[in-house]
Order: sequence, then structure tokens, then C-alpha cells
Amino acid sequence: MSGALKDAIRVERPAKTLRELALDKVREAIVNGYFRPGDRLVERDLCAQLGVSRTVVREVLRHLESEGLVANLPNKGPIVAQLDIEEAKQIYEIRGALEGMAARLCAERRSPEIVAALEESLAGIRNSYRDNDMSAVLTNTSAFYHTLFTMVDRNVAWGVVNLLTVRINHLRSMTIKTERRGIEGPLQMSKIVDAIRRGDGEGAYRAAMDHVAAASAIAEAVLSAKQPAD
Amino acid sequence: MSGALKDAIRVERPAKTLRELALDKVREAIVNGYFRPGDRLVERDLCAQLGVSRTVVREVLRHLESEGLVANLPNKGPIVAQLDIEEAKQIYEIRGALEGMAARLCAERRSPEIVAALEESLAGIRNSYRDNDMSAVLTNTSAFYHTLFTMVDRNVAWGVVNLLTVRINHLRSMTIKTERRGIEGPLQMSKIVDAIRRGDGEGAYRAAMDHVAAASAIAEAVLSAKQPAD
DNA sequence: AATCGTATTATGGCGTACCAGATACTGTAG
DNA sequence: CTACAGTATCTGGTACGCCATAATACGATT
Repeated sequence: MSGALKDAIRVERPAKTLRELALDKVREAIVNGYFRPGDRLVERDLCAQLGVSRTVVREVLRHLESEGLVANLPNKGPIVAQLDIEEAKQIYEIRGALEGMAARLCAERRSPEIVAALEESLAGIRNSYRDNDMSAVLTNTSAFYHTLFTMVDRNVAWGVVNLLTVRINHLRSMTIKTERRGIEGPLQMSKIVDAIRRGDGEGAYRAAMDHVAAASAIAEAVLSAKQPAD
Repeated sequence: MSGALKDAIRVERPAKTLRELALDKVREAIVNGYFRPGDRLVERDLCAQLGVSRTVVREVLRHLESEGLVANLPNKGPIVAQLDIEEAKQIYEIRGALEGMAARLCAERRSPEIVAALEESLAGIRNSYRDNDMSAVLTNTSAFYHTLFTMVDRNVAWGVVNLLTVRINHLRSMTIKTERRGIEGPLQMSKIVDAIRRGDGEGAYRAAMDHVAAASAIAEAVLSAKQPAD
């Protein structure tokens, strides 16, 4: 009996601890704007809202702090981290470097499976745009990059990108809604796929960089238009 | 009275919470090998050793978990994370991409101050090698890259690199002791500085990549020689 | 003797209560 | 109306207790 079969009969437990559930809930609440940047996160309030003890809440807050989603003011307590424009640009830049690297590796591998998987995610994005389902756009975009990284076994880099991405998630949801992004975004991504298909590592690298550069530019515009009013 | 003066008389508190102190202690203990990979980290034992309460210990463990230094086995508890060779290679690769990026930016800026600061760190590294002070080599190498990133205001990327670096720290201390590394390492780094001095972005990028590639190769050799015996 | 079931122990997960110190708020006295 | 004192609020930190689970040891039964 080998691998696949052994897993098939495995009895899977919920396994999720209360802490992990709470963590996901709070992270969710932050990224989709239920808690706004700058909001104070009062421990005992969170206890009540989540229905868990302070022990759990504190561990969750520490975890989110190390993810960069929560900042801790000394003697004041935790607040939802503010995203300043400079930091956002840096995050986009890093994503560009890493996604470009992954794209290059994909191109160098010249595997039809990679292309097929990417095409599928891309189709999903197009459909989601057509249906105006923005949250699905985000999910499918994530899936696209997830395959880009995992197909060449770069799970660490994927982890880094993911970590950074949650910090700019509300930016992402704004850039995505921008006019013309529904056409240009998928277009840029298809350029990545094209380069990968023809084994053009340098081209794939450039295309991936271009894509996040465009996103970064939009984000900057959105953010600098909003920041002063804040 | 303006800014500078106001700060001058500011009574500075330790400001570090007990939690942060404990975090540093445990991280230290893991990084420099007091706790070995695979060791169990029993909460109540740590309480005794650190002299703090379980709450604090648990928060510290959560934090280290999200840093990747500690892994949590379900129904078993936390252990010191094992570093497998594949992961180490990926970490080196990411560092290459980011440090290359930073080096290119430094070169493009063409600032004498950057060159001076880098030269200083480099001299520190050479001296430390000469004095056979390996821990100083590590510190100075960190300083070198720290200036590389912060001189062009890339503190987020620096944070990422730092985060990843602690996970391979014991590898670093092994690669550094390798024969000839005391000559080749600084040589490669001086190539980075040279390229920056003459404003050669592409050259700086390549030199930085080469440097971590060399480190990665050594690490792989060291690790694959040790892994089976483990 | 081998196996099966049970008791014990170790440990993590989680909750509660409490205290100290800092900060923000509020009401009162001058 | 202002200054000051008192109070409420909140985090940081500690101690302790309970429960669930996993592993181990031990004893009984076949």
C-alpha cells in the first residue's frame, strides 16, 4: 500500500484549534475592512466578540503583529496597522522581484502542465471580471500566482508573497475595481503565460514585473488621492 | 523648543516588555544552537527556565512559529523547526533576488556615502576574519546588507531578508568557517561595492547574486554531508 | 506468553481571576 | 474657568485550575 491509498482512508480531524479559528476570523475582519486601519483592538472587547478567552485573543494579536497586520503602541495596546504609501510601494516591488523570478523559472522548465494550469486560472479571472465578482477575481489571481510558485517548487517564496499580500489586501481590492483594469490586468497576465509557453525566461520575468508595476502605479494613485483626506 | 531638543531630555524607559525580552532570549537560544532542531519546547519547562509565566511563553512560541523558527505538531506541541535542504536553497535564492535588487538600486543612486558605508562594513568583515572572530563576521555581514537595503530606503525588503536569515543562521555560521571563504567572501562583496561605485546596476545585481549563490552552494554541500548522518 | 484494556502521567488548550502601571476622563474646588 | 485630584479603562503580566488527548506503564485475561 503506497502513499495515495494510505491518504485515502485517513480519518481527518477538525484539528483546527480554537486559536487558529480565531486567528482566521480576526485576519479576515482586518483584510476585508471590518476593522479599519488605526482602529484599536481592545483585548476584552475581542474576547466578547469572538467568544473566546483573553489567552486566545492575546496569542492571536501577537501572531497578527508578527504578520504586520497589527501594530502595538506601547502602553496603548494593539491597533490595526496603518499602511503608508511608501511601504505599499516597497511591497509591490518585492512581489515584482519574486514573481518575476518564479515566472522565469516556469518558462525555463517548459512544461505544458504549467501553461495549462495558468491558463485555467486566467480564464477564471476573466470570468470573474465578466460576472463582476470582485472577490472571485482576487481569489483567482491568488490561484494564478500560487501555481506560478508551486509548479516550480518555490513554496517559501510563495509564503513570503502571501505574507506581504495580506498587508495590501484592501489596496488590491481597490486597484482591481479601477476602470480598464478588467481588460489590462488579464492582458498583462496572459503575456506572462505566453512568454512561459515559448520558454522565454527573460520575457516572462519582464511581463511579471510589468504587471505588478502597473498594479503598484494604480495603488499609488488611489492611495495618494485618499491619504490627505484621511 | 523644537523636535531635537525635546528628544534630548526624554527619559528613556527600558520600553521592552517582558514578552519581547523573552522572545529575544528564546530566538537567540534557537539560533545559536542551545535548542537543537527537533527539540521539544515544553511550555512549563520554558516558564521555569525563563522565569516568566506560561502566558508569555505561549505568546513567544506563537511568534516564533510565525517566524518559521518553531513548528507546531498537532497534539504534540511545539518543536524547534527542522531546516531541510530544499528550503534552505529557496531561502538563499530569495535573498539573492532581493539583495541583487538592492544592490542595483544602490548602484543607480551613485552616492559616495553608500560606497563609504559599505566599505566600512567590508573592512569590518576583513578584520573579523583576520581575528578569527566568526560571530563578528556574521554581525558585520549583516551590517553590510543592512546598509545596502536601508541606504535606498528598502526597509521592508530588509525585514524579509532578516526574517529568512534567522532560519538559516546555523548554516551561515558553518559556511563562514569553510576554507577559503575568508578570502572569497569579502572578494565577492567587494565586487558588489565596485559595481556600485561605478554605477553599474546590472553588475551590482550580478555580483550580489553570485555572492549568495556561492554561499548557497557551500551550504548545500555542508548540509547534504550532514543530513544523512542525522 | 501475547494481547488487550485500563490507569497514570505529561502536556497542550483554554478559561478565569487578580494585580500593577499608564492613560484618559471627569468632576470639583479655588 | 482652570487646575488638580480622583476614577475608570486598558494593557502587561502572573497564577492557578480544568479538560482533552497521547503516550506509557501496568495488570488481567485468554
